[in-house]
Amino acid sequence: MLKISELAALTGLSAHTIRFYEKHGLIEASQRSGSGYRYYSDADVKRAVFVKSARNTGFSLDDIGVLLSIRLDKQSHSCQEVTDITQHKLDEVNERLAELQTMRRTLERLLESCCGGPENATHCSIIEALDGGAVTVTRRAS
Amino acid sequence: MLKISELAALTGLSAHTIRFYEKHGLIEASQRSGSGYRYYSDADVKRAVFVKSARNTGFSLDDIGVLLSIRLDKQSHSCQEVTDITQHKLDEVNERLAELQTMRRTLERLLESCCGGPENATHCSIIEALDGGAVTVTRRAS
DNA sequence: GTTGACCTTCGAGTTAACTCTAAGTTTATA
DNA sequence: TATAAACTTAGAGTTAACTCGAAGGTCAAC
Repeated sequence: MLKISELAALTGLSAHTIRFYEKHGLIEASQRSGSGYRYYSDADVKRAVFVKSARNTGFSLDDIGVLLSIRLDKQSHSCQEVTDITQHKLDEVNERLAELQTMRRTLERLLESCCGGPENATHCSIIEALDGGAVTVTRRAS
Repeated sequence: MLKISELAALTGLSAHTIRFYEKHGLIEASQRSGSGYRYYSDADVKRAVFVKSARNTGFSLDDIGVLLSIRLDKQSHSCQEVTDITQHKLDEVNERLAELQTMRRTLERLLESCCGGPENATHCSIIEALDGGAVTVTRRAS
């Protein structure tokens, strides 16, 4: 059984974040000492690792809640439920990637166009480009 | 001179957002009617277009504040100041892109590994992969 | 037996950029 | 003239995921 700081060291989450996740139903300590200290079993640790992996993969805390409920009762859920969530997240990631790639192209072009020197900015081509409204990117809807 | 809804239509910003930007010193109405209605001159419109372009390009409102102060007094600022801001933003965008690309790769691999069918999730390879903690991505510092 | 590290809860604060509401005024239209 | 659309301000609410602080209890070591 691990104490919270040990679980923190193991997962890379902070103790604060572990308690925060607990409040949101993502992680739990199956035991408490008489004085209230949290103690984490092997199963608790695995669950925490799952949460951390899912977080690293980009899933929201809400997504993770759903994934955990599937993980807890695999018999009652299909693979398709899992791939649906995963595909949806991939779609979001791709959408955001497209936006950021457009921004990158724009920023690179701006940098190429400007001398970047110590001259004063009277004819700075970056300022001019932004003035012209030439830039057209759409921000994410979510 | 345009009214706020006309400026909104022209820039694609909402009237709410225009007032919000005004509160933050990014946009201003150089005139007010006796009853307090905002009226935007050509110069005001250009400034609003600048703000919108910069926003589309990914600059934060704080960045835009700095860019506007340069734009307002180009003589006292160098091109380098402008490219510094732009380069910094490009660095941020690239960093976020790298994170998202890692997420994308992970999500794609997860999807490839799972049947996605109506079978129950007892042996779902996505759940298993997340359980294994196999996924390793670092979230952004900012 | 005391010091210091670690633990507890509860609740507030942070960040960024909006977004909305309410209550009231002004203007344009039919 | 009546009504609807558009405008005003001030301030609160939203979102996501933490992050921090205060006030105090617990535990291990020396």
